[in-house]
Amino acid sequence: MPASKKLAANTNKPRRKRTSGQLLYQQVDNIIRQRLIDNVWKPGEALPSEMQLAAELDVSQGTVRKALNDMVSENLLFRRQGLGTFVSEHTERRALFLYFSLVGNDGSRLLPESKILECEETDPTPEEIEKLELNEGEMVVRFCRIRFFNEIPTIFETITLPLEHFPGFGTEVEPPNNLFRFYQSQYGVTVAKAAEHVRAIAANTEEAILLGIKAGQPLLEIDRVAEMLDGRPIEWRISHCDNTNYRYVMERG
Amino acid sequence: MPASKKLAANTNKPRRKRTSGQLLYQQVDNIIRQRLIDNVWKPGEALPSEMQLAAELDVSQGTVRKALNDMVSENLLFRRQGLGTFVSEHTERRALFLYFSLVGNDGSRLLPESKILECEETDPTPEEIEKLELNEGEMVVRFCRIRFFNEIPTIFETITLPLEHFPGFGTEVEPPNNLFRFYQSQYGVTVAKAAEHVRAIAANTEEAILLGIKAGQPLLEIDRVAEMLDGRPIEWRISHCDNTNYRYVMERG
DNA sequence: CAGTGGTCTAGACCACGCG
DNA sequence: GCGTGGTCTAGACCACTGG
Repeated sequence: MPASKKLAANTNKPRRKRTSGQLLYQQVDNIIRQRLIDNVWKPGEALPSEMQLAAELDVSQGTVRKALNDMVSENLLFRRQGLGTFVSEHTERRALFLYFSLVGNDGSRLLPESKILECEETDPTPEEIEKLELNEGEMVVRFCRIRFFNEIPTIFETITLPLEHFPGFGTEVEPPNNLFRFYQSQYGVTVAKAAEHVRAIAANTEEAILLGIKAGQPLLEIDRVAEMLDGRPIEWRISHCDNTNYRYVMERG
Repeated sequence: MPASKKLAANTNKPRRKRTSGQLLYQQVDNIIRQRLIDNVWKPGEALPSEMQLAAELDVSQGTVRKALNDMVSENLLFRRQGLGTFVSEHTERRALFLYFSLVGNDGSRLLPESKILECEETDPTPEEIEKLELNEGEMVVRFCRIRFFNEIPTIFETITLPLEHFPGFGTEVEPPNNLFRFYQSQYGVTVAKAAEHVRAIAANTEEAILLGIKAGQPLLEIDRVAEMLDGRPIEWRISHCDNTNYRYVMERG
């Protein structure tokens, strides 16, 4: 047989085909995404190589590559040339650059220390039901804490979690400063996305005392709902920040 | 010659090669980016097809594709299957979703109307020199305006532009509501990126009068420097927003 | 050194938009 | 029907990492 015009048909391997409008790399993406949700590979661990995945899923390396690269740009995975592809972890760096927007007026980035004030398991308020998309009868864990930059109280925040995903939270173990890493390592819950709503408000008397400022002083309110890998809400947090020495930053475009 | 083991060497076309660590698709990216800066293709116009660019630049279609896709994800270009690749414009949509963060408490997105109060050509303050990276002796255009949602004054903002890029600004033509589109169509200046710094402040008496609120009421301050395609700052804007009915939104992750 | 991801090419086919 | 971008494959080579 002369080597000419090899059409795509009639190869020995019957490759996986597109089904009903689903693109191949999207199918691969979905399969790998589901494995992340199922904790098939734990955060920090390496995935199989592109070639192995391609062989297993009956597609070419290029298709696997596209799916993986898409997930890299979503910060779900990261790659190191010569080493492999890894599942992202909620490290200190990640918390600081991806999920914490306050930066010192001099440009310094620092995660504040935390002190938990109260913590209770309770029935949700209507607002909590809406924000966390809770079902009838589901309970929540609600706690508040103060956060300090260099020993100076700067943020007062209230956090609500669906009890279903966090059994024993706050009673058996003391939650640490970096909560997202704690959710991931202790409860297998990975935060993948968050939507923030920011407003300027006036400090009430309680906040004024806690933060050592005057009542009525402007505070930055950050209202944030965080989502899991599957898109369901997993944490609702309202932070009130004394932004005398800190500001909220973001890049657009 | 039997068709076997065709090595990459010895093709008829002597393709462009990588030079000193610059990847091929980065070279292509830089060339196209420079043409955007030089207005070789105007906003809204179509670029040549991938095949044409590939032929002209002596690379494969795949390499052009990667460069173009990178620029699409930076919002510099957009593509429409079956039609072509186009230069992004500062349309109303773009202004609203890419460069305007205030959203109604009910979720409604709307660009506020504007009314310019003052406008002058003047020497820059030290802060303006720093923010706009001005050279010795460069002058600026500084103006302030009020912005209205449904006739209700909500934002008071001060905007500074380097006069060099905006000759006759505000004296010969009345600047419209959508400034970025105006910069692009009238001055050939495309805003490609912006960095925002957000704080909560208290309204001063002047702002209180202008916005019809009480002095001392918390306002959201958005301090933003916008950059051109080549990365140089082109606009500095400080907006003070009454966020009683509006909030600043962003997605992370 | 072998194995990984990263780049680059070449070519086939698909889906879309328009005449 | 034709030209566009979009998907998918196959394979060569490069650059980095670790043993």
